[in-house]
Amino acid sequence: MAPEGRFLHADLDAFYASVEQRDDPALRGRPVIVGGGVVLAASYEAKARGVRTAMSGRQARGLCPDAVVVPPRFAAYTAASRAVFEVFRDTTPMVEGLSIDEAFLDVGGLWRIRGAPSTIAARLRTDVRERVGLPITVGVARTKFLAKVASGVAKPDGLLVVPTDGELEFLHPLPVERLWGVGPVTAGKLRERGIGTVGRVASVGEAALVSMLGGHAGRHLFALATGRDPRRIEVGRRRRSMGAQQALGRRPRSPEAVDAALAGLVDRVTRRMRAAGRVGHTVTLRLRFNDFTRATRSRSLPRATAHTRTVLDAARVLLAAARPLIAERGLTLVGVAVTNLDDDRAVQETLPFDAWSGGELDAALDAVRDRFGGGAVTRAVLLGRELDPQMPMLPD
DNA sequence: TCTGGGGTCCTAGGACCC
DNA sequence: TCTGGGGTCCTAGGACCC
Repeated sequence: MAPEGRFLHADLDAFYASVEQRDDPALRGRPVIVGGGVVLAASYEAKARGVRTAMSGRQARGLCPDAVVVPPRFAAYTAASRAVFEVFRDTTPMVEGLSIDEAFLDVGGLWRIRGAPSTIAARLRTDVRERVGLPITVGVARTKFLAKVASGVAKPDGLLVVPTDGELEFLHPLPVERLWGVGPVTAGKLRERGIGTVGRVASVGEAALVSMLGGHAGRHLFALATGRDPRRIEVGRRRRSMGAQQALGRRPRSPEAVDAALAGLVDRVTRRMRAAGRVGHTVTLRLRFNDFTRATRSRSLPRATAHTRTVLDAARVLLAAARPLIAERGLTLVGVAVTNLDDDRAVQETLPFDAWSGGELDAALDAVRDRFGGGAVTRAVLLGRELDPQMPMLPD
């Protein structure tokens, strides 16, 4: 038997469209498009006709006039995702979610209890099918990256094991676009120089890639193309930002209408933050214009917050500063995101109110730094001085 | 391919501090 | 007064992913 790696990449097929087909038998076997103006998801019957995610609805209907177009039901997708992740965690606690419909699992420690990774993967597929009613593809390999590539190749409704003694034979014939992190821009740069396959990426060498793509991207790509990927599973990753955005269409909008949209977005984001018990430190305004150029403007607040008014005020200042740009190019999308997220109350819990009067300030600040990083130390000191002006500034 | 909404990570210059 | 190295944070932009 071929030697196997420990990582599974599990990826639901055409997720939103599959949920629709599951819930309405009349849609099974037919081309299904989720979304109206733009395709959010397409069933494999629709994909076979050339329909792709993010395509305009008009174009999709042109390619596939008999498709059934259904509006998205996000609550149903969230529920289905939860159910699938429950199956993942019943398989192993070592689960790293990547998005609503995919995750890495490390099953390397389960040989004695559950058997080989390929056995576990096959079992996982039937479990998801039986318990949630959805098709899922699983890739099995020695590294996260190879497992992800494997599931991409095996789609839909497939299982593919990359044996550890056949990794480069599997990887090298694939087109460069299969490499995680290679999008249209990078693929264009590589193809310009006659590099069309992963094997060519590997043979051209690290130095050439670095000079083409920059230090980090070049080294990263070379490592992946030669089968090196030391990353482990990260359980319990937390979100780093929360945002909302809204396309406005090409029709010019009055400043009042833009402001109303902004207020609605800020309200949505800060509600979600409060529900999740998170506070954020930096407010980012995202803009997109008629010519599809983009701009972002951001400012950091003295204190992390999830307060609607505070975030809205910051966003308004940013919007006002961007007015000349908007007048010049025409606004087609506005968005707001809050980043640098911390746990609500976390800083206060870690830094007791009387820590500095007891002569334990250094230890308390070290604890804050360990848990939340250097930026949180600054915020903790600012917060502390607000509560007690006697608190010393940062010790050396 | 005339384009939605939600995210992640990296780069790079300047400010500021020791 | 001039000089240096090292580090962090802030801001803006870009590429990419689902």
